Amino acid sequence: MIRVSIEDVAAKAGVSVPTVSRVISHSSHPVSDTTRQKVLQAVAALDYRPDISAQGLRSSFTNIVALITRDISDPYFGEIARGVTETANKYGILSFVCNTGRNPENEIEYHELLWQYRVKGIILGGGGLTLDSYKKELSSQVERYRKNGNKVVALAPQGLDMDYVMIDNRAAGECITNYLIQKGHEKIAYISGPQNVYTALERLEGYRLAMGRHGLDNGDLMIAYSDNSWKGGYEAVKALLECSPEFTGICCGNDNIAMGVFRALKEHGLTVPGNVSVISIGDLPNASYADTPLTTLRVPLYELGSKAVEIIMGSDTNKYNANIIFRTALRERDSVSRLK
Amino acid sequence: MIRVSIEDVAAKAGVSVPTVSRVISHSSHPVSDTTRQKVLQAVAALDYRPDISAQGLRSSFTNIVALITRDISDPYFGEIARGVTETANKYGILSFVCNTGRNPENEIEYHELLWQYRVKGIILGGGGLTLDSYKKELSSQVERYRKNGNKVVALAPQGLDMDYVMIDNRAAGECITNYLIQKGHEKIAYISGPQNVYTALERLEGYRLAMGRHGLDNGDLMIAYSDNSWKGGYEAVKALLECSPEFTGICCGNDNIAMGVFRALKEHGLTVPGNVSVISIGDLPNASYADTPLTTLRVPLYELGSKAVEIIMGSDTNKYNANIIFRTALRERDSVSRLK
DNA sequence: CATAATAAGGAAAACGATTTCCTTATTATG
DNA sequence: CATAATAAGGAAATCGTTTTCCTTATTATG
Repeated sequence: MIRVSIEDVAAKAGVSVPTVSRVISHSSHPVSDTTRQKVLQAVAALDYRPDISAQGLRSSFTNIVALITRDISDPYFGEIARGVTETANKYGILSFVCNTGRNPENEIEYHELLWQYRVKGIILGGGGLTLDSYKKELSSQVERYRKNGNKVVALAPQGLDMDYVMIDNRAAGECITNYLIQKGHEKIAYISGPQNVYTALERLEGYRLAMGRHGLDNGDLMIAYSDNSWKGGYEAVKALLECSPEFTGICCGNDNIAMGVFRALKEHGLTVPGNVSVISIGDLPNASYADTPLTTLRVPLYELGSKAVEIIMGSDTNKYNANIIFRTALRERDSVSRLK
Repeated sequence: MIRVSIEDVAAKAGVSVPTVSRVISHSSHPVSDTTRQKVLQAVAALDYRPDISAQGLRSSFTNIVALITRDISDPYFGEIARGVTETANKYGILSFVCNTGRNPENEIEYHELLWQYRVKGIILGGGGLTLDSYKKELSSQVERYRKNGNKVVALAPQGLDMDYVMIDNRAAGECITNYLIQKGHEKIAYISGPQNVYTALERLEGYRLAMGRHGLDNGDLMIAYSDNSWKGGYEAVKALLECSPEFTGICCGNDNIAMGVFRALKEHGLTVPGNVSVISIGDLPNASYADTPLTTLRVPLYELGSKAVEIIMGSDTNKYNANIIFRTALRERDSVSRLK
């Protein structure tokens, strides 16, 4: 017998098929303790596991969660994905990781697939759709999920009414900017993520706020955009050095950008933190092993992914009750120095 | 009508349900061209997509491929995962990414889950099982897959008889070592990946071979093991510098190790490539933006993952016909200098 | 031309679970 | 004590496909 089915378990336990189903799926239909024990023993003896396809077909949900991200090979999303997959695994279920590659059309297509696969929950990790297209295209998808009973959780503000798990990105941008200001810096540049990514814009907004509050915003803030990669950070700083090289500090939208910034500064003969202080947001696992150990604001990426799965698995209501803001914490290392 | 089923399509096309099934699942049962067109039009008109659960239940395979890796947040595996997910997506199917976190027990548990989910194909990307435990535990799993008709492809030599897609790791280790030797280095250390990872050992073997062939192996080769991470590379070099600091070149098992090596050397006041030359295997996307642009042997990670999916999707035979060795290519950048 | 082989399609069974509905025994309620 | 409510379990329907089996019309074959 290569596949053991619920029928085999029922036969072995000497009960009917529905009774087995009630035990293993934690149904509300009552089952006596003695019967339950018999079933559980049979399950253990046969090493039975319910067939996901059959379950999905009848109950209209498969025990699968899906994570939508821009790029799985970016450790930033990798950490989130790790939190998602490992937590899903703890629940005994599997997870899809969907890569949009920053292409909004892919995200729409993924939603079609996820619908087709009857996944239980969807985690919107930032597929790359801009706010506007989200509101048009995605909202109908989300509406469909909601009507159908699928659980949708966002890891980034989507401008849509739904459960979310995230950090306060504006506060994060403010925090790292304030830190440089406290250290005596006034000429502070900001290398942001893409202009169509909500998270990036919020962090940038925090920088603007902090600079303004300290009277440092004279309408000539040094801001460059990148694609959240090493390369992007490198190129942004190169460009910045061409036109306005007078900064003493750089705030980076995330750790990847900071790594590229290091490289660009080194090429120009500038040292960190000797000539320029660098700070960023993320605290990826390797931040302390960077060329100069990176001072950065820790974002609990793993925990974000993990919590999102818990929301999907734990809550059986349709109410939007999970709005969780995770705390961040500044990790002071060696990439920032006091000015003068 | 929230979900459109095959019955709706059949009704719209004016044919029977099995006929629709034959068209969409490319059955060998003949269907006339006119009928086929009618069906395809109805499918398009209703935006119909077959239900994966129903398909899986009846046909005993779900259109899902699974990738087993050690750590998805490591860009090395991230690149492979990207190749897998994007290629799967091209085929209109989804993929599971399974993270063992270097814990062999997890890999066994994953195989149970994958069996339960009736996945079509499994890609063994190196879950962290040592060769011995593989031969004992995994071989029975693989045997079960094979009997059942699932397709299994390995990305690393597993010591088992199965399809594989990989690079010649021994040649890779040899290649980078030879390169340093050609550049005049003789005191060359090697920082390897873990001792229970087949790939790592093969690369190390290549180093030993190259050193021996050039009469550089006097039984005192400087070898340290790490866990393939920045941190691991950092700590391995720190340890090496304590006992035998006389090397002028370091070969690294992969790019992550090299990044940690950079950091450790810098802490000791050693420059790259001024005091020490560093070379590695991998060529991750950020290798050219490292502190010193990294000379490294390119491994086509994305292509490895991509090809594995193509094997799963393309071949319907049970024969082990796909044994593909991908080519590598040395990327000369700035981390190696000629000695004297 | 008679007959076998093939093409084209449909009816019904099957996959393995969950769900609905029903029955019987037990407990609560006035 | 009679009756309603609940507990506990089983029979059968169901989910949406694929597969098997069957029928009929058409084409090949000697």
